[in-house]
Amino acid sequence: MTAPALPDRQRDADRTRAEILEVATREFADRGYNGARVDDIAARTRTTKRMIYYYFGGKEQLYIAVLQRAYAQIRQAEQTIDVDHLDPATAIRRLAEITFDHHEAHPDFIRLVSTENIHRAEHLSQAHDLVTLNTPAIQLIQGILERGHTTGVFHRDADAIDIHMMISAYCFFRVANRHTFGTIFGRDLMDHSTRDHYRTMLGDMIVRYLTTTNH
Amino acid sequence: MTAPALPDRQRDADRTRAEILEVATREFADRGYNGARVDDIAARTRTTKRMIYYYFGGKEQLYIAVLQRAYAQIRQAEQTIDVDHLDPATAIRRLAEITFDHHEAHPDFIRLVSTENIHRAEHLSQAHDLVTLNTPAIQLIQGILERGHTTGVFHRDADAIDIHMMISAYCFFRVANRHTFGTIFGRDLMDHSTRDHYRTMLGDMIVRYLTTTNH
DNA sequence: CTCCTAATGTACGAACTAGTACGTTAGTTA
DNA sequence: TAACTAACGTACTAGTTCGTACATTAGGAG
Repeated sequence: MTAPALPDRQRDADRTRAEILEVATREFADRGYNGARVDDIAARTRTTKRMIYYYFGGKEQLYIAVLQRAYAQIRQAEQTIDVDHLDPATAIRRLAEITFDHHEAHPDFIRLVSTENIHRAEHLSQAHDLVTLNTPAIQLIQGILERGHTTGVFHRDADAIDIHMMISAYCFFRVANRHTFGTIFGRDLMDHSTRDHYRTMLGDMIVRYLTTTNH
Repeated sequence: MTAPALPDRQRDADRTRAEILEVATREFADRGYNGARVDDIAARTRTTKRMIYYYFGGKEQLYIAVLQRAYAQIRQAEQTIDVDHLDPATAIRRLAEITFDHHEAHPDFIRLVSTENIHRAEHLSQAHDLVTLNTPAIQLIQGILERGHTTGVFHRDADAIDIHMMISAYCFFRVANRHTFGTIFGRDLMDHSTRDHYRTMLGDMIVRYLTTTNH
């Protein structure tokens, strides 16, 4: 345990490390991996470029650390979700809405994921501890689907990961592709006035998919 | 009209220009705007870097030309779609499937769009003639929705652009986020064996959304 | 056949950028 | 309080990368 609430020292490894990570997250999210500048990250910190290499080793390792932290934060948020007290249909709608809100609140994370996909997840696959874990989100969906199936509200088996993909795709696209979509169709998907509309639409989409069969 | 079928000349402006565009598309799609190297593009061409500057003016203008061409090709493909002979539900499913197939067949385009969104569509908005046009895809959906509404198969009004977004989000995510999704959940969304599954799932999702109300 | 210009190639420069060698100091510990 | 080390700063380098000045030639016009 580190000494609690020490009056701000001039030298503080934890603070410096954390500050670099914070600034680097913004820079990488903003400009992508290749667009990000180590010098710019350093300049926005109270410390110097030397410290980036001292603590992280290099640009790539810093980026991996940024990814790791970003995913860890998402996981942590997912842990707190509780929808067991709701009936299956309401529960899955609620979960979709939470995902919707989460994407909206963390555009930086979305941008990092987009960037990482351009790089074919070559860095993410090096963030070892993250890869093996199965996320809490899937467990949650799995539980809801099982309840819905036994209750008979959900008409047939659906796979938890597939439903997660369906929800994520919708939420991710709205944030990630906001700019090209807005440019082409003249409609800002993130406009405040349409937020509720798109949130409801997502819930309807998922619930109707699960509670209905064709014809 | 240019002279038809001239035996390959040593100097051919059109051929050189086209070849640069072709190679540049791959490079930009592969590595993003900042990751792409002008020298690498030139090296993979039968001509030299000088010609890139001669014909396009610079890296950024070349990238804009690449975007412009990519979007134009998509538009052209959309023009050929004909689903008027199908009943509304089948038509919208068919349209979704065509979109699905199209995304799968053009991962380079998807990657360009991802890259462009990281750059907040700053280049796309400079590709003037593309922005103003309303895409044929929206017109198609609009028509299907109207038919479905009058027939009574589609239970309520839905907006064409919204439905387009819903379909695109699903198709786009499957291709664009393939790598991070695969790394985290250990499931390759582009695996051949699950292709039909995901294609059907999309169709079901859209049709059920349009033909059902809640409860 | 000659001339002219669009098209092409070569070689180079200026600016940027990741990374490092080397020197310094704060804060802890004995 | 002396000494030691983790933490930090400065100044530089090597390599890359976009862009261009300058030289050359193919091929059509007259």
